[in-house]
Amino acid sequence: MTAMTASDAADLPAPDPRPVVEARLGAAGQRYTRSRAALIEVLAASDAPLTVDEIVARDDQLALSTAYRNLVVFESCGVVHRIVTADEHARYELDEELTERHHHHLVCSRCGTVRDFTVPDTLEDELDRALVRVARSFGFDAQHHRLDLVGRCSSCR
Amino acid sequence: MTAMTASDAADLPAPDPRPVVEARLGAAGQRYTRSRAALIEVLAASDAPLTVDEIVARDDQLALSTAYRNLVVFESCGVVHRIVTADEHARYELDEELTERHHHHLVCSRCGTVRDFTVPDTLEDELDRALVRVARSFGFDAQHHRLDLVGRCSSCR
DNA sequence: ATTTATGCAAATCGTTTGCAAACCT
DNA sequence: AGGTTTGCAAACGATTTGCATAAAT
Repeated sequence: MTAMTASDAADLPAPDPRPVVEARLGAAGQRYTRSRAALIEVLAASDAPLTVDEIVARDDQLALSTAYRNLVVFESCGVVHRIVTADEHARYELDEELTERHHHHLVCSRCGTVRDFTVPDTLEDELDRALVRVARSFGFDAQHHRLDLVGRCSSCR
Repeated sequence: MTAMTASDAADLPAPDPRPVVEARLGAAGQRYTRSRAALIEVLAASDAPLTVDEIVARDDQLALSTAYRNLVVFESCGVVHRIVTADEHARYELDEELTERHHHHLVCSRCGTVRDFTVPDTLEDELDRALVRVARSFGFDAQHHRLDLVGRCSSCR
């Protein structure tokens, strides 16, 4: 068994996020505007979670405040997720249902960049079962899990 | 096999963190002052990572800026670890070598509180092996892993 | 005695927000 | 038209830092 990289998974046909995003926005009484489409496009094109700065740098039509505001909207619709790693900048990525790949994060403790990775399904299943038990024993209503590997990325070692 | 709670583990004799802290500070050319001892004491007495506000609330001799500054010192000596979960406040906990229990975090997505939990050693071992492989395949120099279970705590469900 | 740590208050910086103009339906 | 979203600039809040004093060696 070998670890599959996120880029391996990316070779599969990537689903078009648009319809789902539109539906979720609509359900929350929100419109699918040009800025929002642009934001989703930037996130969909990335194979790693991005900071707000990185997002606006990739599309200079996007105002900083608009990006922040729409990321909040997206988060409350479950379209994107905000992740906080080691450095001060929050990062954003599309919901896994939109990308169709459950993954985890390789976090560089020096430069703060994040890369996606996956583990074998068998391990993922075992993990899930163990976490269900843990949640039950704490009276905790589990929503999802996070598995991060923290260390030095290949550029920072 | 059952999940062991952090409080079960706490029933074992808790090691005195003092000598190790002193050694690590010394190695970094830092003194073991009264404020620093107080800070360690607060962290050692807690069974969950604390925010800076929580820390100074538990010992009103501690100035906010001193707490922040010493947490930075401690982090660079590997005495404490800073964790960022869902809310804006960073949380701090003693290094696992000082507490002698490898654990993970139950993170409440509503109130932000964190509780410790452990998983069975067999699962932990399997996880480690998988992560070593992942790291190798990415040319990543792994330092440690994080496993969080995110959801609603029993007070917030 | 010298060097390092502390505490207050001011500065910093990522993020949030008020408000008038632009946009969507 | 009528409510929503946008963009600028100002506000916010957690964290950091300058500097004079206190503590540690």
